[in-house]
Amino acid sequence: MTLTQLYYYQAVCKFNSISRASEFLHVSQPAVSIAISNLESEFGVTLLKRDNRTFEITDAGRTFLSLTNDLLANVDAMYNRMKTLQSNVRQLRISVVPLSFSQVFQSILQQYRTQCPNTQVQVFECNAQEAAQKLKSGQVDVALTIDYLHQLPFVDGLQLYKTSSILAIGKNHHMADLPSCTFADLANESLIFTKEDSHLTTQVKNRFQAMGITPNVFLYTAQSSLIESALQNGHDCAIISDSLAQQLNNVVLIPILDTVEISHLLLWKRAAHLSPPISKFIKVIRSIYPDAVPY
Amino acid sequence: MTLTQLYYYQAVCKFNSISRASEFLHVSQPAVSIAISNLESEFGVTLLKRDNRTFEITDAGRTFLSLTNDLLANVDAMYNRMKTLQSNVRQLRISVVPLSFSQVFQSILQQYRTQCPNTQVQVFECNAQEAAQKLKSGQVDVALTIDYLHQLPFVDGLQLYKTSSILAIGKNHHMADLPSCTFADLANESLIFTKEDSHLTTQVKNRFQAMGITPNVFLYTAQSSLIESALQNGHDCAIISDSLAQQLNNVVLIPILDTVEISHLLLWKRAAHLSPPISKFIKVIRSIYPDAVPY
DNA sequence: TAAAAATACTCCATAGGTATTTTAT
DNA sequence: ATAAAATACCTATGGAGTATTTTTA
Repeated sequence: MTLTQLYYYQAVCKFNSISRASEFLHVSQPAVSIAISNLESEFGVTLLKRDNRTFEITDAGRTFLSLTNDLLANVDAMYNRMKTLQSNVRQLRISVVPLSFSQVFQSILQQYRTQCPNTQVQVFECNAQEAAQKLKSGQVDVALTIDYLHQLPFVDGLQLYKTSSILAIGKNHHMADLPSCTFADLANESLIFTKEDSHLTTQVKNRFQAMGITPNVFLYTAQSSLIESALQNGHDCAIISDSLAQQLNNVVLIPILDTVEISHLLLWKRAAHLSPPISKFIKVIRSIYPDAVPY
Repeated sequence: MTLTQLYYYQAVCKFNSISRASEFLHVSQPAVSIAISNLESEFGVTLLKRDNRTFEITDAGRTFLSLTNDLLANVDAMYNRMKTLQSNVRQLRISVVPLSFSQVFQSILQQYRTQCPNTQVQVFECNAQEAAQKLKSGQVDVALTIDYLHQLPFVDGLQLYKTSSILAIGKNHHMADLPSCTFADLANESLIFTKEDSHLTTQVKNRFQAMGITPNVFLYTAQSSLIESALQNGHDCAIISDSLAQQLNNVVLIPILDTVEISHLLLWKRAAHLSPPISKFIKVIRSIYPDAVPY
């Protein structure tokens, strides 16, 4: 018997469905199915009377459920009790994708520090892959990152908002008067990409490639000021995220119709019980992004 | 947090020693060491104030111990409660090494059946390797087997008794008057081995090999009656276990001074909680072999 | 026919192993 | 010097994945 099996069993009983439970638990349906049958074979009892299509809880199953509920409540209490005993030097290690969160991150940090003055915060600037790595290996506790289309089975998260690619050009650029454009229109332009916001760059390049276009990239940079000054000559144009675009002065922003979208996420390692600094951080983020949805 | 970690922590506190606990738990010292430090890092608490050589339990550790004791008591109660709900068709699958237990196995079985008339017993005749395999894969619940010098980290067991190799010969054999012999004396004899009692055979052959002797083996058999009749001609001699020797009629038994010993064991898969048929079977065996020691 | 659970397999994270190092007695 | 715990590294198992099959509403 493992606690995981009990959590699974509890969920199955709650939802009266293995599939629904597996969704709730963010694991695959067979994982739950197997966990239940392992419990049954360990105890030599049929918990759920099944017929491959649906099931009904048995008397033994009901008894086991009540024992499970008690035990897991006990476990819960244990975690809560231990939280109060944690050493007063708590820490939270945050990974942040460069540029993407720059405008809001300071205020996030400030709010968190106000609410948790005793927690020592450490920030790491990491791209999405590095963030995933560090989350997995426990080097960071939470990650403000972007969705780079990889399966991350070991995390839970919130989708905070999405950004789109947008075209930023100087006021005297020949496209400055257009109401909108498409990637096709940019085939022959001299382009600037945000190097560090690498997933957007990759996505946009994939778009070009799909259209058989080899983009003419003049500059990859991580510095918004460099983009800003480069655009002033009216010759180049930058494909950047709209959130980054907000930070640029003296540029014209033109929507791209066949735009590329990037999800901005808060991720943390999946666990039955989150440490107080982590759950507090999630709470702060939720208050800032009330529309955030589970990832 | 896992239940295993809690069991380990409980043992460490009970013995005030990681090493002692690891012995008690039948796991290696680092396994326990790591389990404790994983608990500590999960809860962000120091449970044991350590200095690489010894440790002292902290206040948080004491609290955690009491929580652990409560939780594990709860787990215990859960197992006990579930035992009462098990389907009334219980089963016990036993693996028995051929020959070795033949004389006592019937009485073991009879005693067990008397005490557990509702348990359906299934017996498999397996050699030591097969028995280990089947225990591991859960194909049998307990194994009456012999120690064949392999590490079996996943089992617990009892050492019931030891048998020695002994020489069995016909009454008119030229060695029939000797008070004892050595393996060296048997270098040129025509030998009979119990094929199925393969570990004894292997051990004895190893002895011969170590002495640079190539034994002259006339017969490998699993049937004691065949050995018995073969010995009557006074030409051959059998190197068998003394327990098997008890079953032979009309033979002379001569001790071998540099004898080979075989431990006879009862093994079961290591688990925090044993099923009722298994623990009952162990109890029966214990009553039959009161001097049995933990394996 | 569709939806739910079971099954078959593949893979990887991790618990546990051995060997070694560190440290305090 | 010794004994205990920590550390490093390796192996193997089992949990969780995907893909597929089975089953019944």
